[in-house]
Amino acid sequence: MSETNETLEEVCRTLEQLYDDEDPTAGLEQRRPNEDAVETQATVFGALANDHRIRVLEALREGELCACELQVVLEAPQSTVASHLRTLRDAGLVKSRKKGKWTYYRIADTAVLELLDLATAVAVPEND
Amino acid sequence: MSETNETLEEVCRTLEQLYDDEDPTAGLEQRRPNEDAVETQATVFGALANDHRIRVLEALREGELCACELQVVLEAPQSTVASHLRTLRDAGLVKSRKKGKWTYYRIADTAVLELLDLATAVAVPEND
DNA sequence: AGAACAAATCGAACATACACGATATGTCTG
DNA sequence: CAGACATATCGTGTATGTTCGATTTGTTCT
Repeated sequence: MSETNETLEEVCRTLEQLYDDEDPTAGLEQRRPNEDAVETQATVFGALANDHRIRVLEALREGELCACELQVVLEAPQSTVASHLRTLRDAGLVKSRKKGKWTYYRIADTAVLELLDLATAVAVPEND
Repeated sequence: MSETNETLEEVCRTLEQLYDDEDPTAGLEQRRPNEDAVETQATVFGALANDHRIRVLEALREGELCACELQVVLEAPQSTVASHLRTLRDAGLVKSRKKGKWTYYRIADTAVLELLDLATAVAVPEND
């Protein structure tokens, strides 16, 4: 039940021996992704990688809220909330709409909600 | 075409006036998400929020690779690659398999690939 | 056993991210 | 227009993340 893995090991070794003085990247350079895509992904995931910002997005699931309401949801100072909202907006995760004194925020794309749902589905191992 | 938004504004104002000495959280506490879910999401997104780690995952799309191959893909020192792989494994994004001298890494769950795809779909606004 | 290699861990320098008070900008209301 | 309020921005102390040389651990081969 383990013989199927032998071939892979051989491939790994073979590659190293074949390209001794040549470019050692072998066939691996084809595994390198598009630069712009990586940048977008890193921006998006970076914006999602924060407790407060996740809470904001979850709160916006059921519809838009103004900044002052999000302040209540987060139980955090105004300036803290404002800076998180800016991060989310810069990453394209939320859109804002100004209405008089208030600024209303809403989820920019359903993809954002799908991202949130998928992340909860991942099984994070507990490290003792 | 803009009158539907008036009601929301009124609600916001009404809530503040109603609960003057009471708990000001109004109906907003229902918008607060589950604590454990947020922690999982933050862990997952935190692990995804890095160029090198995204490249690793993209490289693993087509099948498992050993650490030394990933080192070639990333064009980074061994210790750097190793620490990123540890981060990915701790977050549950990849699984590892030891075979003799080598450690092979693979995507832990198809949800990880879906996360990567969804992130590229988000339209990040360019800030001038 | 000892040389050669893969990989994990450690540690310290360096870089980013975050929190949040203070302050500035913009808007409604009397 | 003054005063109250909603937000955005700025500045700075602090926390967290990243890099990577050096070292350690583990495995294979001779």
